[in-house]
Amino acid sequence: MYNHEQIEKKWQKYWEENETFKVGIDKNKKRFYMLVEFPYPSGVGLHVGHGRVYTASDVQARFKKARGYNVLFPMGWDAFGAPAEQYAIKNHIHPSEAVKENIEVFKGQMKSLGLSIDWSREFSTTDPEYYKLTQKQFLEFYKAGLAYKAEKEINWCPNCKMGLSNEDAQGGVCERCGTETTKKLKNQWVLKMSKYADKLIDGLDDTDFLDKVKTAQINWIGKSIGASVNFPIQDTEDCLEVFTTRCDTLFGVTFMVISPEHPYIEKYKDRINNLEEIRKYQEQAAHKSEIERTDNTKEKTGVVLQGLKAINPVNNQEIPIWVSDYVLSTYGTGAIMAVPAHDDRDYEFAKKFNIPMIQVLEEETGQKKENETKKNSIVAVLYDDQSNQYLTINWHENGGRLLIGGTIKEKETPLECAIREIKEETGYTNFELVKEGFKINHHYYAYNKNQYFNIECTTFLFKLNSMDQQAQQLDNDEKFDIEWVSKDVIEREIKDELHQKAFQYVTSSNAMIGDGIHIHSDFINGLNKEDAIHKMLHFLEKNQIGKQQVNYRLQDWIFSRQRFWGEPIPMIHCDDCGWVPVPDEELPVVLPNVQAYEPTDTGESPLANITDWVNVLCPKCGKQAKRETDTMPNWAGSSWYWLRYMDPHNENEIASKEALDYFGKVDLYDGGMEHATRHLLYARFWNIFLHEQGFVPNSEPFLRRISHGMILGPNGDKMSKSKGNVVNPNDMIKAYGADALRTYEMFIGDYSKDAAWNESGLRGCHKFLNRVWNLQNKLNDNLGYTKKLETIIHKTIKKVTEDIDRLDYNTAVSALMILLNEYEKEKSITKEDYRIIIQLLNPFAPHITEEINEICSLGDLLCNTPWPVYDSNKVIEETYEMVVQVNGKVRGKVEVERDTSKEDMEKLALDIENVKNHIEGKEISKVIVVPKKLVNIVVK
RNA sequence: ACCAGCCUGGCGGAAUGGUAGACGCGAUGGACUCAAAAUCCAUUGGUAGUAAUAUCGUGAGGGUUCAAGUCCCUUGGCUGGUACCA
Repeated sequence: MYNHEQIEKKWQKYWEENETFKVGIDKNKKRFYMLVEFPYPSGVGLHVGHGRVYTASDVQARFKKARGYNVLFPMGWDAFGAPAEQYAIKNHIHPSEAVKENIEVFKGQMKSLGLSIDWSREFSTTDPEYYKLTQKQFLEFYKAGLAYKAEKEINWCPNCKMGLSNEDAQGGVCERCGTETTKKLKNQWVLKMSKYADKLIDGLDDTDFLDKVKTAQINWIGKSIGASVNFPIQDTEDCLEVFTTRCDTLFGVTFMVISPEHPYIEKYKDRINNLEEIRKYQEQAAHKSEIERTDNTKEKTGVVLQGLKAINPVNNQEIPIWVSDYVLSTYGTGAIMAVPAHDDRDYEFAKKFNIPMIQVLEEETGQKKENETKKNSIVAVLYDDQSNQYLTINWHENGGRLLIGGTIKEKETPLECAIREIKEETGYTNFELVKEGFKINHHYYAYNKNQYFNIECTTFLFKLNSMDQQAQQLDNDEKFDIEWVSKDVIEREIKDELHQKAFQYVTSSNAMIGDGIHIHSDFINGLNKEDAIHKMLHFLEKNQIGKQQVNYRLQDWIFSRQRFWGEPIPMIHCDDCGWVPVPDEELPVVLPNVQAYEPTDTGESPLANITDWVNVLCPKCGKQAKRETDTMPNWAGSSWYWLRYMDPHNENEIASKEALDYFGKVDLYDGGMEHATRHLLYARFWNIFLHEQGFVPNSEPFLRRISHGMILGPNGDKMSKSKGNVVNPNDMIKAYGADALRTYEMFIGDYSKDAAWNESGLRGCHKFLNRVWNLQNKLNDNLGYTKKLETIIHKTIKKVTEDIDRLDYNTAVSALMILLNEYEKEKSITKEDYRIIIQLLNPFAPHITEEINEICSLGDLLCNTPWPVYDSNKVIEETYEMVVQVNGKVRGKVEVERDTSKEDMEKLALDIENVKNHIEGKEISKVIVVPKKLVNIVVK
């Protein structure tokens, strides 16, 4: 058994003393930038989940180094944030003290994992030298007109006197103290990120992010192309402006909805007759989070605005205005036109409040033909709630199973027709109407009349009250059975498109959101959705009612936080000059060293209480002025840190031009899926801006983005302190060594997926390394590879190389285990054999492999040795196992030469005893031969 | 509710449309030992059979194909993210 403690210390010391992983600009070498999201150094320390991520990055870094790249693999600390501030409030120490301690713990843990990090590039976002540059970059945003002050709502806890994130205010309750939160308007700094929405979408083309990451970003930005339409408010000069992606449904608008925060409520409060009711509703909405308001499982709420009406500009219809919290003030104009027939949310709202619907789009079924005869018809569904069955008509071979259908006669309403048809065809007499579904536009051909028809079909659902039945009144040619069947049978057996669709409409409670042709829509009647949108847009613009508009979900970035432990925003407010940037030479604006960090009653940052810090002279006019006391969000420091690693000790700029040009962009960026939208978008936005200002050479900062899975506790739950299932890497390293821990964390499963911790698995990897160690006893003096092992060695080199490239770490380790198994079957192995396995294993288990290499004098230090290459001629086996199938089932296997011909393969296959048994007495209809693989004999 | 992803033995997980379960853990039996640990050897998806072999089997139901864990449709469950986005 090897002594891991001693070996690991030895090699970690060696790497540190020899600066093995220190990297500089070397223009003769290709560079590779491996970045992993830097951690927030909490008091808890690393857990094995971090270990997985850092190990994987380290494997990649060591591998790329061996392949000849100049590898930049840095680490730093994202150390601003609330936990350190809370700690400071409690203990009356400066947060930087807590941060310093935590960093030491984290760094110690990382070092004991044996990571090949260039520690000379380490920094923390809380270093004044670093945040000086963060402040400088903020001022660049300000100078470019991209930073502005605006009134924005925050979640506010009246007890903690603190602004809260949505996350901390979940369920309208402060996470810290349980007090009900309110909303508070604050004047805040905002970055104009929305201006970059299109650039953030287009820039994705220059990246190699995982598809799901790209999708997440595109959905977050939420670009939609539509129209803004103005609905005049009756007896006022004002219009209610709405954004819609479906201006083709304007003729189906039956009401308007505005958000509870809409300014018109204030503006027209004197004309609103039920203001008290509205106020009450606003109050309720204020306590709900956007997530609650946007939860579609909850019932819709709302109040109609009495005293104000809107006018539909396309037909001058007067329509009511409702107030409801399903409309958000933060998206679009905070007001919508509601088309209940063609929008699910409006549909649900209209149903709850009994607001009428107008269907303006009919789905088309069947094939459209020339010379169609027009007809009106019905399809009716009769439901029996006693048996939970529906009535069908079974025509057997003359048309299969259908619902009740028929043509509307002259002077008959569709409803009258439906009732008549049910009575005539089925004889049932006692039933009542439940609902009328959407109309369908159907095309079909009637064989008996040799004619094409186009029908407008109205759909109905009736409920049976009793089984009373008269004799049916049928024509002579009507031969069918009436049958009660379940929903299941209907969905399976009714093949007719019209009847299928009709059944769907009357039994589901959704709006009709698909495409079709327009009805009841004046000048767009008969057009499909796309054409109707075009024509409507044209109409809106011509009549100055509205215009085409692009809308984004992406909002501007609120950049203010009312906290102490963040980068001070370097602005000074002067009563005469307004907002004035802190002059360059006075940066950084450093956080003062004080005794108390409690927040203020007014919701301002604790900095506001430190008067000798706040009061300054205006840089412009020299009069008394005040510093901005808000600080930057946590996301600020992480929005450019990868640039700093390129030249971390540069005092004046982000990094030197030389370093920026050489290291360029991050090649591989590893982080969690939870950062796929916010952090990654902020970082890209920041970088695109810096590029436009000429500070950095690339517009996109990251080439490839991958996401890793979590390590779950042994019980499959997320690891957390409160669940008591956190596994500390220190304990594992002590018991089994860093190499075993690293190997296990790579072997545990697919790197992109979550995996549950299992210490037995770790023991297995420890055993594996020990067996590799014990190969020392098998060395012989022969040269070269052992002949018998040659193929498997080359195959393993290929497999491990490709797997690391693909991030398939688990199968790479497994390939090495297989190689070891083969070695162990041999009586003895050569030094070359031994050297190759430890070389391939080195990125995973760097300490023990280096030690074996030294003890057995196998060659140069592994950390300085190029990655092995395989000989593609030696990867292929001489023979292979040919599989023989009969009708796709394996019936035999036979070992054959590599280059056996198709004919011979077939012959050999037919010669197998078991295969003969399975084809005996049957006719061979086909033989499929896949060279170097299998033969499949198809028999009848 | 929406978006994304996932679902394979007792467990973690392998499988360019071509032998399902590589590799590891665990379990069972055996060797070594006074004994245990460690180590080594053998077996290990279910069912039937001494065996050869047969049969079932990748959440469920359909489909495409000579051949489906893999592709298509429908559906259930789990996880993550979120925004009723008009």
